[in-house]
Amino acid sequence: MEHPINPLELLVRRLRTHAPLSQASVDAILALPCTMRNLEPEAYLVREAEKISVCAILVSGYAYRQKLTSDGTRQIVSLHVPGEPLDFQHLFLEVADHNVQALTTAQAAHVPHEMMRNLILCNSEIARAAMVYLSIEASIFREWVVNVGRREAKGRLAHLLCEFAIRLDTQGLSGSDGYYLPMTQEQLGDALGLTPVHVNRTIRALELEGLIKRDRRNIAFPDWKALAHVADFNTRYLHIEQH
Amino acid sequence: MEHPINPLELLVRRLRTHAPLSQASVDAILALPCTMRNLEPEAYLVREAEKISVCAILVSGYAYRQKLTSDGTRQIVSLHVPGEPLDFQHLFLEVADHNVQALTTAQAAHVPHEMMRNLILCNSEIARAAMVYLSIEASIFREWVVNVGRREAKGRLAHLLCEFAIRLDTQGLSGSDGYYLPMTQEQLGDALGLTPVHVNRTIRALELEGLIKRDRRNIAFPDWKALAHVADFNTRYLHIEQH
DNA sequence: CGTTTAATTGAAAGCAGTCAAACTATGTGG
DNA sequence: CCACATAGTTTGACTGCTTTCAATTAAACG
Repeated sequence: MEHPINPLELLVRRLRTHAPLSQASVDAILALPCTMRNLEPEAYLVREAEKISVCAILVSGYAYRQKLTSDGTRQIVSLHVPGEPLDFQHLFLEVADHNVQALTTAQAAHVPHEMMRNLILCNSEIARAAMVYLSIEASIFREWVVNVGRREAKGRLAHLLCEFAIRLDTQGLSGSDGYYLPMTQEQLGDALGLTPVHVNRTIRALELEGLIKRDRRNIAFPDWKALAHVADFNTRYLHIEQH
Repeated sequence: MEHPINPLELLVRRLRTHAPLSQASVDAILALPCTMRNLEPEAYLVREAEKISVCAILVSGYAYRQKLTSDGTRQIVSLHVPGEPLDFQHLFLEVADHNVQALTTAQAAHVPHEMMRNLILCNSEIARAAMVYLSIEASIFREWVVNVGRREAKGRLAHLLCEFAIRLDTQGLSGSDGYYLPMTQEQLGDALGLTPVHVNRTIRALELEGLIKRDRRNIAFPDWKALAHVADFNTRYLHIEQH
């Protein structure tokens, strides 16, 4: 039973961190037909303005949501770690309002849109879990509005680093002393509403102050408390203790 | 049957713009117990970190969601017009992650949290409508991240003005040539991630360029197309034609 | 190794913030 | 109806965070 596991196990585990699921509900989820897809970095899972036909769950690797402005700038609006459903946001909408891309090489499990939707609508326990998940994602979007709107560069970057740490931890993916952040400084800039140049300066400022340690893209946190303070970071918006 | 109408009629009307509701579902919604509450400007409907017990629907007046940072700055993360449910965001969460306040004098219909939640979970048609609404709100949050993260002051303000116009229109509240924007420049700043001083300069810049006309807080749009262009405004994210 | 991509650094420019003051609108009490 | 108080808007001068532009250094890749 160890290997290979049904990729939908990951989704079950994720949903169960937020809401109770009976064995019957779990079985119903695991019974969904699903196909695996391998993704190169930057591969699109969803394109704005297109209709949706599948519901992807991130199995390995990282992904992000993104929107482009008319003058060609990009804003990353969320990051995703393995186990997270990527398409709940579009499950009940006709047309995609943003893009979803792989950040690294990644694997996604694809479930037919319609089947996922029907399962949610027919099973109130799963419906509840889906709504909790949708609500938490919305909460994270709100926090990002605050982050980009009201924190200066250093706090903004620190906040993203803190959030990513906790998100990884929630999925049981946290290393003992930090993590590999799979983003270029340009991508960080797009997530923070900053230019890559200023991201660079801000990272080194955090490093100089001893708030983070770096080796390539590996980040460690010698003084988490101080970093969280600079970030004005409070986990409440992640609703971790929901269930 | 004209007056007074059940305040929940407003909610029904709102949900029906996004998803179909049978007469049975409508009746179930209208049968919910609800009490009216009058709100002064700035009155809190929800406070961060508190548990939720009621689900409010905005009947008249305006409201907004807001978060405070540790250094006392405020970020408004969304605006709400009459007819919109204010607490779907917290319906499936234990503890509030943000504050909700009245922007003007307002009236809200309060439905017990539990009853609203149960109705949604027991009626898949209503569940669907709620999920569509949640999804659209999430989409708006994403667009706000883009707005604050990637547009400069003029476009940012223009975008807010455009969104508000369409939101009012969706609720059938649009005047023939503009609307009364019930916000101080300080509140606008909090919604845009700008200082009130810069909001002032930006408003007058838009006015000087003939993109808006002003009389007190009444705003008119002599050249909507040009304004929408400056705002990089596209209605897709509002998912208006959903149903 | 050479090539490409990403990270780093410096100097200059610009958008937005800060501070402070004046002005306008609105409302209240005498 | 006017004096005064309050809240909100407007303006100016100055500062500063972030961007822009350009160039250099370092890392990743075949």
